[in-house]
Amino acid sequence: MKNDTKRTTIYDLAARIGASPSSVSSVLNGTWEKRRISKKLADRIMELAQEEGYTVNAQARFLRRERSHIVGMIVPKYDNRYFGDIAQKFESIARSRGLIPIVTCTQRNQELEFEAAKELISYQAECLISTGATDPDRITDLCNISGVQSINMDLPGNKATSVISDNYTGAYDLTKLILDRCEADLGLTGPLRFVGGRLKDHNTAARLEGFLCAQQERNIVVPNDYIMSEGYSSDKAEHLLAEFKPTSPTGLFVNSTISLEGVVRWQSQLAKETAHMIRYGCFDWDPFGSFLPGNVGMVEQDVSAMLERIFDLIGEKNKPIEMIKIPCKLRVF
Amino acid sequence: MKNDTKRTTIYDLAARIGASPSSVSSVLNGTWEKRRISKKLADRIMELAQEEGYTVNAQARFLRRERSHIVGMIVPKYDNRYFGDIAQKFESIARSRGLIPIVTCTQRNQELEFEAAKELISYQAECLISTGATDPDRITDLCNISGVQSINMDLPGNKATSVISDNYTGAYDLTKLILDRCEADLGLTGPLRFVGGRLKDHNTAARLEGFLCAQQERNIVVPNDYIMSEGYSSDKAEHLLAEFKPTSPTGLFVNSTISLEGVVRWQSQLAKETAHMIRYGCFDWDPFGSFLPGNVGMVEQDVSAMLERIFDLIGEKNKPIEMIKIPCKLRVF
DNA sequence: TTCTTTTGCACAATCGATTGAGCAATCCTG
DNA sequence: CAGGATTGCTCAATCGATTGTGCAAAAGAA
Repeated sequence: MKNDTKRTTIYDLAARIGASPSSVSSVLNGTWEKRRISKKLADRIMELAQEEGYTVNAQARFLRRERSHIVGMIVPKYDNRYFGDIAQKFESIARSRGLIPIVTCTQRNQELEFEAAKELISYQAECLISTGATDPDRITDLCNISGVQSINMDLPGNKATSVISDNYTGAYDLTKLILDRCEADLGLTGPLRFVGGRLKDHNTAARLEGFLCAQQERNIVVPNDYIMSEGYSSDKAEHLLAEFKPTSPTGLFVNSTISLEGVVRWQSQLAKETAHMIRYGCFDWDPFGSFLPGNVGMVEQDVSAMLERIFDLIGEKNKPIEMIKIPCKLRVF
Repeated sequence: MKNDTKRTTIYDLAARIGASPSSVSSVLNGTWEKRRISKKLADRIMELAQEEGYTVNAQARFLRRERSHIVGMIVPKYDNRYFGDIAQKFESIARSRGLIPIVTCTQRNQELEFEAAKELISYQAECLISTGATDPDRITDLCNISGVQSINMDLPGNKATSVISDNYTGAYDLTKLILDRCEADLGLTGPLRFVGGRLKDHNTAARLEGFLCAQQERNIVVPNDYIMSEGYSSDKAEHLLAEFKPTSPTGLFVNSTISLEGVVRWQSQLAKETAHMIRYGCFDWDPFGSFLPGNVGMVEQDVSAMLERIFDLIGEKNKPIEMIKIPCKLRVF
């Protein structure tokens, strides 16, 4: 209907109404009463804006305004329940608090992660949440130099406050559950195998510790080759397991739903009798998890609680760097 | 390190170097050779910018530039594999084409959907992809009035080109698969039940058509109460099924992974003998789907192919409105 | 009526980057 | 060495909205 090339501006509206751009602006952004614009003029402007399909130019608005109210988040992926939930709830909570969320995923690519962080800073984000970042401290450095608040989620960093799951306790509880079920169902008293993740990464290390501790308490010694952590990908887990041919009851601690995909693929290749002798639990929850044969329980990370803590931190500058651990929920099948 | 309150601008850099803001600008945006800035000055500026952690103010840049290169997308949710994949691949393809993706999820909330579209337009997005939108035409109207290109994905609209799955054929193929497997495994020749979705929505209607057609070809008559479509939620599916107590072999066509969650919950409540007499297939793919007992196959929508088509359309204005159907892949378990 | 308030609006600077135009200084050519 | 070409940079307008300031006109007070 309008000129296709240019969008309607407050100047266009002002000219058509015979008012000044400042009046139009204040009417459209809701400050007209404070600026003592008459209701009559305000109504005329609103009506015309509606007619013309006016939308504010966010670039111009944010340029002029002191605050952007933008909160940025980077996540590695959207394609599993955990990160999907994080992104979705982040947007929802941000909006409910009057903030503008911008989320971008970085494909577990370190360079992209950094570029995405730069991009969010260039949007004038007031706070940047790095979720599952491979190098959170580098991003924090970038934020600091620009005066942008930085918070880590899921994977902790050293240079900014981090809100993460209590991986140790979650893993400890899950391990005990798997042990109990292995004993009840299969007469197996351990040790369990640990599948997936990276030992260098904080979460895997903490989970491994809980895993080992729960077994130590029962005087179970875990051989070194029972720790099969060479990455998160499902293929990696599948191939590592492929070399291990189970002949007796087996218990597995699976470190993520991604690795779990590899585990169930491996399991489905086994002979039926063998497959029946397998019990496992998984750190991370998926709605179909409870229907997978052999799965005795999953650890659900409390995404809502983590995000609430994070949003309470937003705007709180000059606080000491902390590592905040949020308890997980054990889902028993 | 810098003044915490204000970010470094090209004016700051210019003052420190003793050059003009325009020189600094052209060096930082890569047009310095065209503008005949000496390499010496360019190097000094680059170095200082690095030191100061300069990041361009995207608001100022986009305000001045004629094009934003932003492509916006709205999706209902991130919490299932299909939409997660869409968002993730959308971002990836956009970046590979030199565009800036901004995705936001609208929680299947019609008002939020509209507000989010407005927001993306206000960011000066050049194109807006509405995925699974409840009211795509309303968004297209909004886009048209602002001269923004509009494309629908997944769910079609009437006022803009839509790229969707070939739901009919996908459902037809899946139905035949379920029928074959019901006959082979259970001696059941049909009819099948249709679970989940909304009859008013285009995709459900097309899938139902394929579902019915495949059975008609085998002279199977589907009673009306076999069509259990009263929404996508898993609870809905579970409750609808709860009223039906299977006593003989049963075959189900499940209309989405969301509904599938309800189906498996229902199935798991049944007596073992009864549960074993159930076979189903699902429209939409999930990595754990093939391990669910009774699941004979899933339809995977070809997200990459859909997005490639969409990106080929971006920038192509004045094309006639089309409905482009992309074949699905049948995954047989 | 006159003076003070209040009402209703407009002016103009500003945010930070981009970009067409222009101007010295230097280089080249014959 | 004059005249033109090239090099290397600066100036200033501009994008669209926001906001402190100011000024008539209308309303109220005395």
